[in-house]
Amino acid sequence: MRSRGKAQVPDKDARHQIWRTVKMIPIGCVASYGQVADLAGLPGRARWVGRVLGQSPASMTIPWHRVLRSDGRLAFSPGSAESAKQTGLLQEEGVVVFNNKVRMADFQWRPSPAELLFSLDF
DNA sequence: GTATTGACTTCAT
DNA sequence: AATGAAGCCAATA
Repeated sequence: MRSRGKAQVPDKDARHQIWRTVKMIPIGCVASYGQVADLAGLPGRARWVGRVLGQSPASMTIPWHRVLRSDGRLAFSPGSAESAKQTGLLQEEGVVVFNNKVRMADFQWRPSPAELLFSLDF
């Protein structure tokens, strides 16, 4: 028995869920940290999603640049090197970034029911 | 053990 | 539109 019942999902598995979820964001679309957390089965852990992405090794090759804040702003400060890099990656995919933010109404990923089912962990 | 921090979100100014 | 407070949760000091 696990006397420390705090973690319902081991962090190791939770990270895997986050990576898997981010990888299914289509090219040309974006998602918010909170959206990724929810789809990964980790509601309320938007901040943790950002942490996990930041600490993910470069070899992961996950589309981290498609994840932004809920209002469409990039998580990095305007003018920062990371912001510029993320903007470039998004523009390559056809996502329009203006003043460090994206029009969520135009580019936010809306998973189909099939994709929602696929995101479930059986 | 407590305090602080951060690739967050929401609500209220 | 911009800013601040409060809530949030895991990592770090």
